[in-house]
Amino acid sequence: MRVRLRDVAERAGVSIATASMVLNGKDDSISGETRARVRAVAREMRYRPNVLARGLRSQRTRAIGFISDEVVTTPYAGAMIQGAQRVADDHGYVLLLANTGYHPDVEERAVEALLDRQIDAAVYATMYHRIVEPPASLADIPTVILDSRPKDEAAFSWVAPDEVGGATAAVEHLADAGHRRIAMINDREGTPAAVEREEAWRTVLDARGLDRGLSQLAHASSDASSGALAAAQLLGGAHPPTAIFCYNDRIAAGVYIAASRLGVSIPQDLSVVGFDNQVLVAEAVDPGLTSVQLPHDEMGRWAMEQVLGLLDKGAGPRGKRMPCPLVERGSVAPPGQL
Amino acid sequence: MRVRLRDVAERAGVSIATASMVLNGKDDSISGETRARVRAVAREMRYRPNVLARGLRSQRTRAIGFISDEVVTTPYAGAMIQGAQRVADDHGYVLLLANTGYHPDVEERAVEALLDRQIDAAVYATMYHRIVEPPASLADIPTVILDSRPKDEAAFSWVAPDEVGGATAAVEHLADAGHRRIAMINDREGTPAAVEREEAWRTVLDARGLDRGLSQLAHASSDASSGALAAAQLLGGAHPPTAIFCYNDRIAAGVYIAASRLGVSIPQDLSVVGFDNQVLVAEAVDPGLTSVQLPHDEMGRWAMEQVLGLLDKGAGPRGKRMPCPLVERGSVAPPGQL
DNA sequence: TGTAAGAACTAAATCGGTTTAGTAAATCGA
DNA sequence: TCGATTTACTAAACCGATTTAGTTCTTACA
Repeated sequence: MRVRLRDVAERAGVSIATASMVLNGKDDSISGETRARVRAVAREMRYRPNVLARGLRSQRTRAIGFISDEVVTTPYAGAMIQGAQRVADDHGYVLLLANTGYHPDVEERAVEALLDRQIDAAVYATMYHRIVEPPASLADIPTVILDSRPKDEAAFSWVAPDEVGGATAAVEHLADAGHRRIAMINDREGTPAAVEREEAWRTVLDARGLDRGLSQLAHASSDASSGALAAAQLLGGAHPPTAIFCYNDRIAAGVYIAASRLGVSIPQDLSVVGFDNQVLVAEAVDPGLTSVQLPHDEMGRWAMEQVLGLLDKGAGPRGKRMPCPLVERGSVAPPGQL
Repeated sequence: MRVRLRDVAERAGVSIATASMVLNGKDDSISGETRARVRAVAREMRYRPNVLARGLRSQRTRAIGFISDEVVTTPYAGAMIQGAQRVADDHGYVLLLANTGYHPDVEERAVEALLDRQIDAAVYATMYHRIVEPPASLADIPTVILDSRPKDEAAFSWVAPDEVGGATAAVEHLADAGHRRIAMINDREGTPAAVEREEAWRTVLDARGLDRGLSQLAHASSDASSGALAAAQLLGGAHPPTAIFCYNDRIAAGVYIAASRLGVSIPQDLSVVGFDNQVLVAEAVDPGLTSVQLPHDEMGRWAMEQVLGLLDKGAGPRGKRMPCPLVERGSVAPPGQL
C-alpha cells in the first residue's frame, strides 16, 4: 500500500494535523525540531499525498482541463499542447485531455467529464483560428481560449496568432525584394485567418502603391492539388504574378507543383511565401519554402500562464495576439526581368 | 454549488446509501418505485457524481495515464492519442496526459504525478518504434506500451507497427512493377524500425533473385536534405537504381529533390516508395508519393482496448504487430528501358 | 402463534487528506 | 503572583461519495 499521511505522523510521533501543516508549509506555529523530524520521516518513507483526498477537501485539484476540437490530430497542434504542458508542469499542475471532434454533444459530455473531476481551470483549444463559443458550463471556472477568439470577448481570455502582422511581414518581404505583381491564393472559407491575411495583403499593396489590378487574388481549398490548380490559372494569365503569397504551406506546395509543370522555376521566375511554417512541407520542396510561422508553442505557454494567473490573481479576461515571425528559406528572390 | 448525492437523497426522501445504490445499479433490493423516484430526482436535479470522492472511496478513478516522450509534438502522433482517446471515452474513461521529453527525471516526476492521481492504468507511448524500459513504478498498474516494445516482454503488453510486413509490401510492389535494381536509403540510426525494414528489403530481394550487388543500400539522417544527398550519390553511380525504397517520407522528399536536380523524372526514370505516409509530405510532392502507412490510430485504439481489458479481465501481457498498409499514389511505374 | 427468511431500507464506517476549534504548558506584563 | 498571551500541538469535523453491517416490517412455514 501507499504510505499515508497517517503513517508519517505515527512514525514521527505527531498528530495527522501537525504532519499535514508541516508538509504544506503552514508551519508558523510548529517548532523547528518537529518540523525537521516530520520532513525527514516523510522523505524517508517516500510519502506522496493522495491528490484525490486532498482535492476533495480543499476543492483544488491542480489539474487543468485541455479541451480541443481536433487539435491533437493536426500536425501544428502538438506544439500547443506541449507549450501548455510544460508551463503546467512547472507549476505542479497536470493536464486532463478531452477531444471533442467538433460534435457539440461530445463536447458537452467531455466538458462535463472534466468538470466532474474538479478541474481548477480549462484551456479551450482549436485547430485553426476562428470565433468560438465555449460551452456554458466552462463559465464557472477560469478558461482561456487558445488559437481562437470568443464570441463574447468580455467572458474569456484568449490568444490567437497575429495574422495581420505575419501576413504583412510576408508581403513586405516580397515587395522589398522588388516584386510589383504579388498575387495571393487565399483559402476559400472566410475564416478570420483568411480574412485578416487578405486584408494585410491589400494594405501592403496599397501602402506600396502596387497595382492591385495586376496583383490578383485567387482561391483554393487548403491542399496541394487545389493550390496547384489555382496557381496554374494565375501563371497562365496575361500578366502572371512574379510572386505569390499563399494562405498556407499546403497551397504553396501546390504552387511548386504547378510551377514545375509549367516550366516556371522558383525562385528565379517566381517567388513564393507560405503560411504555417510546417517544417515537413517547407523542407520537402526545393528550394525550401519561406513561410510565416504560427507561434503554437508560445500561444500554448501564454494560455497556460494566463489560466494559472487567473487562478490565483483572479485578474479579468485579456486577449493577446501572438507575433508570427517570417522564416526565410530559399523561395524568394528578386523578380526576373519580363 | 454542485448538486450532491445527499441533495438527491433528501429530495427523494431516501437515505444517501439508497440513492447511491440506485444510481450505481446495485439495486437488487430496492423497490421499483423508489428506484424510479431516485432516478427521476437525480435527472431532474442534473446530479453528477463527484469523481474525486468516488475515487477516494472505491479506489478506481476511471482515468488512464497517457505518458509519452515527445509524442504529442510529432505530426504522426496525434492519431495515436486520438485513437486512444476515443476508446477511452467510449468506456467512460478520461485521459490524463504527461509529456516527458526523453528526460528520465522528468519522466519519473510525471509518472509520479499521475500515480498520485490514482490513475487506474497507463499507456506508455513513444514517438518512434524502439525498445523501452518504462519506470518501475508503472509495474503496479496495468500498462501497455504504444509504438514500441518493452525490454522485458513478459512485463508489459505492447503494440508496434509491423515494419517487416509494411516494408515487404513496399519492396514487392516495386518488384512487381518490374524493377530489378531496387535501392534502399535507410536511417543512419539502428532503430528497430530501420533494422526490420532493411531486413525485409533484403529478404524480398533474395526471394525474387534480384542482384543485391546492384541493389545498393545508402544511409541518411531522417530529413529531406540528407535524403537528397544520399539519393544523388545513388543516382550518380555506375548502375543507378530504377527504384528507391526510403526509410521515411522525409528522405523520400529528398529523393525527389535530387532527382529533379539531376533531370531524373519520377516515376518514368525512377520509382520511389516512402514510409510513414505523412499526408503533408506525400501530397506536397509531384507526383504524389506512394508510401507505407504507420497505423497510429489503430495502435492507439488497440493499446487502450488492451489496457481496459487488463483492467477488468486481468489477462496477461500480450504483444501485437499492427499491419502497415501500402498507400499508392503516383510515384511508382515500370522501369524505363536502359 | 411463533419464528425464520426475505424485502426494503438506513446508520455509520471509511477513503486520506485539510482545516477549524480547542487545549495544555510556557511566557509575559503589571 | 495572577490573568492574559503565545507557543506548540491535537481532536474532531469535513469534503462527497461507497460499502458494510444492521434494522424494521412483511410474509411464509411449521
